Amino acid sequence: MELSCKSEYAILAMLELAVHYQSGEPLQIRQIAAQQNIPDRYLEQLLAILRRGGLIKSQRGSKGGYLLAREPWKITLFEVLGCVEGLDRVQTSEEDQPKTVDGAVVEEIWQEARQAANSVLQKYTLAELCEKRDSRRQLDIMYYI
Amino acid sequence: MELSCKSEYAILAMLELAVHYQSGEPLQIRQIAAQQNIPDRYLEQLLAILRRGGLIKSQRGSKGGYLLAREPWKITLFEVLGCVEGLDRVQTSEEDQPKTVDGAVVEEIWQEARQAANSVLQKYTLAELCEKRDSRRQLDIMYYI
DNA sequence: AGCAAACCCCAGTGGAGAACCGGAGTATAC
DNA sequence: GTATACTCCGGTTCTCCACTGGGGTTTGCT
Repeated sequence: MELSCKSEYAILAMLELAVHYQSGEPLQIRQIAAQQNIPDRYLEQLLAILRRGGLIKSQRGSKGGYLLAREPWKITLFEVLGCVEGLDRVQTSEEDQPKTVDGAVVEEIWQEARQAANSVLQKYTLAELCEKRDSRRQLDIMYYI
Repeated sequence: MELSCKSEYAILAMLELAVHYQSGEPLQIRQIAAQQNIPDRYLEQLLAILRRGGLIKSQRGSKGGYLLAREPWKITLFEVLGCVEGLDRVQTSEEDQPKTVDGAVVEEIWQEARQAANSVLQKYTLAELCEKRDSRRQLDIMYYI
């Protein structure tokens, strides 16, 4: 139940892209990595995953970089996590489930719990993350004074 | 977000103990392992963890085995998972959180999601698991006929 | 054309934890 | 006092995470 480093990086990177979304200019790996303190070679792989997942677009060559594929208020945290954390539930036809009755019951409850968490993640978009970030920054400044 | 083998084993073992709770007799590792198809040497370790967590009691020597430490309706799945999955969140006074503002915001939302999942797990007790299991068994029999 | 700046792909490494197995010790009932 | 259980400790194999590195390819600029 712990937030993996990978997922946190992905969300932070998406947040950074969301902030610069209005500019229309692509953001480079280096810039995101520097801003969020993420090892750049690792971030590169995460961005590749996010791109294959259709959440961001890339522009190659000089002056290239990454852009959100959609508006920030149309991308939920659930999508980001689902993309980066193996959403590799490729349903290879009928997978085995010779599970016992007990196993099935446990699985059922587990799914209910997971669903509860997912619905929280589904209600937060990148845009809302930005807002939350900004208002928090204001708070920090207040405390500082 | 996947249910680990370890956790599933722990829940199944606790379920088995809950079923035999009324008898007052201790259940042995072998019996639980055979019933739920769990490697017994591994189950042994899990039961040790659950014992140290105060969820079950053990009786050594011949005719020994394991017993629930409390009534089945007073043990939630949340407790079981929290015990077996590192609930080693020993809050060593003020832990470092030199996190960035962005990291804190992400962490905040993640906690909200985790809390949602936990409250689901908190509302299910072992007794309810037993009931769910039983009614499911009835269903399976109906389908079979 | 040529070069540098960016992304792209693939491969490998070190450490940690999961899921086991095995052996020696210890308490208890009969 | 012996068989039957739990208890403690260690080791093994395997996988995954976080990260690093070495190439390649596309693009903009001059």
